[in-house]
Amino acid sequence: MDDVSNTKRGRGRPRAFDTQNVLSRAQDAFWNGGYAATSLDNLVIATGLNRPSLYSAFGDKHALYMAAFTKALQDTVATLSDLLSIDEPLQQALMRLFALATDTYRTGETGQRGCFFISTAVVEAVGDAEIRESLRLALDEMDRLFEDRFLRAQRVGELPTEADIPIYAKLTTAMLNGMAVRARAGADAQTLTRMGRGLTTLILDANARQND
Amino acid sequence: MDDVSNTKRGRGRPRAFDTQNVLSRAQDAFWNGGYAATSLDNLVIATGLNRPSLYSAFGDKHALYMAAFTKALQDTVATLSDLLSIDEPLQQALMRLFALATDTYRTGETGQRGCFFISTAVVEAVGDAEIRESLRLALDEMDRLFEDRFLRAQRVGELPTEADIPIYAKLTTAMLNGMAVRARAGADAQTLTRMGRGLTTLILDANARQND
DNA sequence: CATATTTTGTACTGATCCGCATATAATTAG
DNA sequence: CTAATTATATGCGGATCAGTACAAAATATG
Repeated sequence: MDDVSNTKRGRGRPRAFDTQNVLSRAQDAFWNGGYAATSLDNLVIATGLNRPSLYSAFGDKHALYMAAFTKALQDTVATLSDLLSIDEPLQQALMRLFALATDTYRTGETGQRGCFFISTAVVEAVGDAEIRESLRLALDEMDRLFEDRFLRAQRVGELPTEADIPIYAKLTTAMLNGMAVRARAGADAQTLTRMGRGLTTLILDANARQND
Repeated sequence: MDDVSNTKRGRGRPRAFDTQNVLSRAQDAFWNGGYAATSLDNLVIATGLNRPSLYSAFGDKHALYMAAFTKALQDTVATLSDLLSIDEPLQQALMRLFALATDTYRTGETGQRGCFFISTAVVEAVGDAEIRESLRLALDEMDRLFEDRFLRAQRVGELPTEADIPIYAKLTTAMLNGMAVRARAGADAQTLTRMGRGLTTLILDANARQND
């Protein structure tokens, strides 16, 4: 929007950084260490900006985190939307989803860092109403994406009409959360993959009974 | 073990506190705010002990947390063992389990605090190898308890011989983790209960096909 | 070229952090 | 009753925390 690469240049000295890039770096920093344990010195090093630049561009530490959170949610929704829009059987879609999650959750410079929301927002959610609401919103957003996908599968006949789609969506989100927790605890790729396949198989098998 | 109520009194001034009780208070403090954001001043207030007493009894902040973690795991294993040892159908056992989780995760003075391990250990797991290993151990321990229960169900004929018990156990643990995340985000009891019932139904329905 | 405006860089502030030094209190051993 | 031992209480100290003041740098305007 208002980064250096964009045309609309103001009056004074031009910014020497790209806003989205800085937010990505800040996101990485929070993702590794969590919100509370990530100091402004850490953020200064991670982003390459100095403190006053960070403050003038984003506000205080909390505001910077919220900006990183918002970007993380946007990126997640975009990625999942693309992934779920592929025209393929439900089973393949779910397997693809969980495979991507496995890769994402196991990535990280300092170690397997899991999911940004689980690794940073969950702890703060009790003492910070804004983070709590944002976390709730992010989870609901994921539910919604999965609901849409399951509804599509239902329309195609891959799921029966009596299938409880809203619950399936929440189970899918919960499984991702569980996989993120496991990844952060050091689980290997095979374990995560098997978990995803486990839920996938369960959903498909449970609905494969009545084929009249 | 070595608390004031116990007989074996040493030489000097007797302790004015109960070790297990202090650990419970410390556990509550960490549970609410997480490890990093819970200061020693918080812990002093929460436990009622002053700093030197805390340090001489448990060591530094990290050691105190690890002691609280260990106690939390012991308590969890004890509770789950009791709950899963009840002689009842698998469906009832799972529903009882998830009902207990719903209640536990929604309890808390300052708000719905979820699961101790998810709320405190997950964030620290990347930067702290000891916490990471303990978290892995705790998750594995829960898996083991659920595996035992599913194996018992299999022996009784509630699950077929080809059922993938180890995965069912991990899915159960993951669902508890997902519920804990949701609870911390402010989810109501109905949502959590439905999630638990969702997985329970899925496991039972997926295995109810081949009744020859 | 001079001035206004915005960003950057350095350094600082008061608060809070964790851990400990020191002194007092309470108990046992002799 | 005296000495040894352990726990409690107060308060300190260096490090780190989040946030900001102030000056230098870089651009646009006139």
